[in-house]
Amino acid sequence: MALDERKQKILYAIIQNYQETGEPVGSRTISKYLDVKLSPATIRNEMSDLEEMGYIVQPHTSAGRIPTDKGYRLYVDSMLSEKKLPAEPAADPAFLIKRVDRVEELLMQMAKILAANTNYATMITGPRYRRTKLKFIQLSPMGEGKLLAVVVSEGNIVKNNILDIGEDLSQDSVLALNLLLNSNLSGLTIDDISLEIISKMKEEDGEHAEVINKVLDAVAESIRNDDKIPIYTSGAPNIFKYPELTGGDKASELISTLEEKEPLGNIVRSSGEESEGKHDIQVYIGDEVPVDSMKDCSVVTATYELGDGVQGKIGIIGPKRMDYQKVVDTLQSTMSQLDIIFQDDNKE
Amino acid sequence: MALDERKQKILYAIIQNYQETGEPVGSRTISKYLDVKLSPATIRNEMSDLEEMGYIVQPHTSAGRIPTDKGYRLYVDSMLSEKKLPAEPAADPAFLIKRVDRVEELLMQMAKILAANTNYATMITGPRYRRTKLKFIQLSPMGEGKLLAVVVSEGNIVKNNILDIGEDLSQDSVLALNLLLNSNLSGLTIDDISLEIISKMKEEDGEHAEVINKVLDAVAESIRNDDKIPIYTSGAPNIFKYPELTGGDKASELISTLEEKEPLGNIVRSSGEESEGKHDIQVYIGDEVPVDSMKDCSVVTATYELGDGVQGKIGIIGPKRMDYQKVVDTLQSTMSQLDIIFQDDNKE
DNA sequence: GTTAGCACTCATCTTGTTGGAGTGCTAATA
DNA sequence: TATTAGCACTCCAACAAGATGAGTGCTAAC
Repeated sequence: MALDERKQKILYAIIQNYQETGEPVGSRTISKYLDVKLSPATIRNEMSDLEEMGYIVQPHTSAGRIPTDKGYRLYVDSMLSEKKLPAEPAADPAFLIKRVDRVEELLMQMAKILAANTNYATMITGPRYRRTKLKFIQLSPMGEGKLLAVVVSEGNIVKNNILDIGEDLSQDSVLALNLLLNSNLSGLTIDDISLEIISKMKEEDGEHAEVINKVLDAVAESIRNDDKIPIYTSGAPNIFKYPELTGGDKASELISTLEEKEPLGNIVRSSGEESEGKHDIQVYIGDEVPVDSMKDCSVVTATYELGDGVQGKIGIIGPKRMDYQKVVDTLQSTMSQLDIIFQDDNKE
Repeated sequence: MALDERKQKILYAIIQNYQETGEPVGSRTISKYLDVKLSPATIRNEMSDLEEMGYIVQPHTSAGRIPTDKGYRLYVDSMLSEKKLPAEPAADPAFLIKRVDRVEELLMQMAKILAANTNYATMITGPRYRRTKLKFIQLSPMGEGKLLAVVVSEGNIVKNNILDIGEDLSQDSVLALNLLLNSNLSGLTIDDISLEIISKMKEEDGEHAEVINKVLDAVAESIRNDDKIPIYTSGAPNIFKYPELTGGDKASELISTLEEKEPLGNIVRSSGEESEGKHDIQVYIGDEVPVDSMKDCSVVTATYELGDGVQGKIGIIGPKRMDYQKVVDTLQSTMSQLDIIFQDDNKE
């Protein structure tokens, strides 16, 4: 059976209606809703066909119809293929983001704003740095046998490590070590730091081999932490606005997942590798969501980029009947904003 | 009317029973529960008295009784006054905390463990540093007109600030500035840094007055941020285990409060100033909780200390029928653990 | 002072009834 | 041939009317 234009129109009408009300929608409703004049009976026939094709179902006999995952998929795909111009980063009044120093704070704020604007839950990963180069290391004595190692890597990511070295080094030794480390290591990635370089350094300053080891550990930890990317969430309580997500223990499960955050890593990973389009918007519907407790949800993700291949994901989590159009638009405009902010940041 | 020992025993029996079941408890139940043999009828008379005195109420005629805030208050007070020996920091197997560098991560982990152990929600504030002294400042050139300022204050709190100074300073200038700043500022609190010292520094190095200003701003921001103490929460989904907290919109409100975190500041503030006892355990019951959306909850707080007056709060948030005994014990033992960890940290 | 007995209350559960929304089918219509 | 009106049918949701039972307060006996 073919999906002619009329059937498609009816399907979309059902989806949009269900989006608004959350109730199964019947033939009379659609009849009034459509621009073309068709009687409920005709609609019924078409709906019967749509059901047979698997785009809609009845929760029970004599109820209206609701869209299936397949129905949503069709709708979303056709929506995404109408590639609208990328929604110029309008002067959204809600978007007055104060300049914050730390990228992470900016991202968390972003998640909050998105949650407030969309009425769905949001997640956002910290930036993921791969093949990051070391910019420089700065050691400072702290007294009490402690040494502060500040590791700065490409993209101006700063990490602090307090090292316990058991002895207090002289000011001069620290200076010498600083010099030694920086002249040997700066510009290298984690993979570049070979055993050869390490032994060379230890040769040059045999006295502090132990300290060098500890510093290297700190460096490694600072650069190679791309497997535990932090995930932040916001707007979790928004799910209470959608009864289909809160029945039974669902609310509890969902909130737990959002609090634990680890399971959300699946979403990041599943879409992780193939980022091609500008912001690489991806939509997961129902069973497609790679998180067990979210099979009643849909998730829309987008990728942001800080430049130099450093990137992360933003995700919007809502019921399957979420307003995909609005979510995609909002996400796209947000991404543009982010791009501008990060550009400015790099330019300065 | 006097509250004789028998009445008290009955009250406590009601509280404990209600704790376990969450259902109003009747006279027959108590009759079986008590060690002394009393008939339900006798219990009923006593319960009638207890109700008149305001320690218990009936949700409706012909239901059992449940404790009032006043009832809980009596119970908790008597419990706390039986000052048990402070529960030696038992080798709790769940307490294998990995050494983490950053205090905040440790605290968040602690919140998580506490939530898992108690089955209530937990909150924890980051440490609050007052009259903190500056330990040292470390400036490093980052290129592109940027300067990295690492500010280390008492308690080994490290803050990074990236300053935009618009020009690249020479290595020597940076060294000179470092020396100038540290010799003039280290050991001082925010209040100690007078205009006199500032102008003296600018005099000594007139060339970089602008940079000095920016560094001082960064220092000020790093030290004087005691008004926006971060608050972390964990175990929010635990509230779903207590039906009395999840009826109607209550779950949504509570979860929102726990996510927003700001309202929780009230709890910190209300108990903030008078920390006297060892860990200063405080119990807020129902209406006593200074957060609007938590009038159906009880909150138990304790104070931890990192030494030198640097301290923060841990709070357990549960239903009014929470197991106060267990919570207080757990909290006390946790605090002892924390003390040990921080002591070790300082000793090393 | 304590207890047994009893009438009474009231939330909860069960069962039956009804109303209405929505469907599928058939026959009439354009 | 596609559309529509009409009608019987289904089934959920809401309501009402008992039935159940846990628990109480009161009174009278111990």
